[in-house]
Amino acid sequence: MATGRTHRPATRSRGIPEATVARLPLYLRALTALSERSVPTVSSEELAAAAGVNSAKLRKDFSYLGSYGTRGVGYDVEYLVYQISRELGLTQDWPVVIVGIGNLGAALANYGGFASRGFRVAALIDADPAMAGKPVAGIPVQHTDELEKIIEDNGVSIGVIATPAGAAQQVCDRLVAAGVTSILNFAPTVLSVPDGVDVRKVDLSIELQILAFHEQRKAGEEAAAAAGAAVDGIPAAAVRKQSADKGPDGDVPAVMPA
Amino acid sequence: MATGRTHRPATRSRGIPEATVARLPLYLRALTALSERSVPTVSSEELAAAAGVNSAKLRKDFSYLGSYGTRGVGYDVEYLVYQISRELGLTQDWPVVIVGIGNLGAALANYGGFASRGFRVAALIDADPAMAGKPVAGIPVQHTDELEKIIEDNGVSIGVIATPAGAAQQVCDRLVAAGVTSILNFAPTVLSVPDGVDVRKVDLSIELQILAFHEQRKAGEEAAAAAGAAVDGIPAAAVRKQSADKGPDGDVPAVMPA
DNA sequence: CTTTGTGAACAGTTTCACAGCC
DNA sequence: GGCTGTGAAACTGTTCACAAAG
Repeated sequence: MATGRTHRPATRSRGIPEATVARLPLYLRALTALSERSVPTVSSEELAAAAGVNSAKLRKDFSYLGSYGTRGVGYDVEYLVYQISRELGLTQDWPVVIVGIGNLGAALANYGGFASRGFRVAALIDADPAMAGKPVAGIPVQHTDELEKIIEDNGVSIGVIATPAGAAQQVCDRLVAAGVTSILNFAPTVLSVPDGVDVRKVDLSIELQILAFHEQRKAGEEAAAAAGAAVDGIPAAAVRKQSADKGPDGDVPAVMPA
Repeated sequence: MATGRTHRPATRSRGIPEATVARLPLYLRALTALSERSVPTVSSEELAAAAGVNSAKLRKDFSYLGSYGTRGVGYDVEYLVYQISRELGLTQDWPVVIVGIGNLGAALANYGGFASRGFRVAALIDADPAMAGKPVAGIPVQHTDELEKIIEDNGVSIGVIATPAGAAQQVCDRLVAAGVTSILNFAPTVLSVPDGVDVRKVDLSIELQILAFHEQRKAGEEAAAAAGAAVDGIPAAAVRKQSADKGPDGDVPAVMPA
C-alpha cells in the first residue's frame, strides 16, 4: 500500500556497492577538472586528494569498475572520465522535471550544474495558476494540471520535488503514476513510494541538526577535558544510560519546538 | 597542511553511532507532528513507519540514548521530543550565517525550517557590493568584508556556504579562521578544513547522478530479464571484471551499463 | 622503483529473534 | 498479550599491507 520504502531496499547494485556509487560523481568531478587542465594521467593518491577521500578507498572503488589503471603510472584521465560517465549513465540524456517553482525550485532551475552532465530540465511545474507561462531560467512554468502529459510526452523518469511539505506526497504519487521512477525530494517529508522507485532526499534542516549535534559535543568535550577524562572506557551504553535516566524532571527549556 | 578532511574522521561519537545521529532528526520531525496532533504515546512500529525506517532500527537507535520507552505501551511523545532535542543540541540557540546570497542563498534564507528548531539566521553575507544593505527574507545583506566581525560579534559556530564553487574554499578558510567549526556546503567543491571542523555537503548534481545510475540499472535489468537471468549467482566481482575488461574498444552498447 | 589491484583484517550498521517487563 | 531493549548474527563498508605489473 502506501507503506512504501524510502531509498533502496537493497536488491544489491549488481556488483557495485552503494557507497562506491555515491563516490563516483566525486571522482568524476575531480577528473573533469583535470581533463580541463589537460592533465593526461593521475595517480590514485593525487586523484584521491582532489576528491577528498583516501587512496585505498579510491582504488578499491575503481576495482569494482574494472582494471582501468596502469601500475607504476596511474590512470588515464580521459579514459576514466568516459568509463565513470558510462557507469553512471551520463552518456545518455536525462530529461528532468522540477515541481514547485518557489524560491528553491527557481534556484534549482537556474543552477548550472543541472544542465551539464546529461541532465536537462524538460519542464518546470507549479500549482499556482499565476505562475503559468512565466519563464524561470528561460523555461516557461506550466501548471500542475499538465503534469501527466509532460511526463509522458518527454519520457521523463527523474523528478525533482521542491514543493512545500504538505504537497510533496501528492505530487510524488502523481509523478510515479505517470511513470517517474526516480525522485529527488527537497521537501521535508518522508515520501512513500512503491517498490522499484528510488527516492533520495536533500534536507537542509536535517543536515543542520547533525552539525549541531557534533557542535554540541565539541563544547562538551572541552568541559570534560577540564574535569579529567575519567569516563572514557566505560561501556558507552551504561554511561549514556546514566545521563539519560536523570532526564525526566526539570523544565522543558525555552527555545524548543516541542 | 591544507590537506584537511571532509566529514568526520571518526573519533567516535561518544557512544552514539553516526548512522543513528543522522536519523534522530527524522524521528524528531515525526514526533513533532504527533505532538501537534496531541498524540500522547507511540509504538516503535508506528513511529518507525512515520519516519520511514523499520522498527528494529528505531528501537536500536533509541537504545543508544537510554531506556525511554515503556514495554507493552510505547514511547511518550513529548518526553521523547525533549530527549532527542536535547541530544541533538537543539535546546540551545544556534546562530548561523549564510554566505553567498544568490538564488540558492536567498532560497535558504527564506526557508522556514531554518528559523525553527533552534537555528537562527544571524547574518547574510555576499561579495557583491550592490547587494549590501538589500534585505533578503527581512535580513539586510552584509558585505564579505564584515565576515570576521559578524562571526565574532554573534558567536557564530555554524556557517552555510552557498557561493559559486570558485569562491567556496576561500570563504571556508575565512569562516574557519574566524571561529566557525561546522560548515554546510552547497557549493560543488571539496572543501579542505583543519581537524576539528565538520563539513557536510549538499550536492544536487551528485544526487542526480546517483539516481541516474540506478535508473540506468533498471533499464538494464528489464533487458537482462528478457535474455534469461543466467548471470546471477556467479561471484559479482568476476562478472564485473569480465564485462569491464572488454570495455576499451568498440561501440558503446545501447542499453546496458556493461 | 612506482603504483595498481586485492585478499584479509577490521569497523560500523542492520537485522534477527527473543528475554524481560508492563 | 503486547512492546521494548538488546545480545548475537549477518551484512556492508573501510583500511591494511603486499604481491603483481609496468
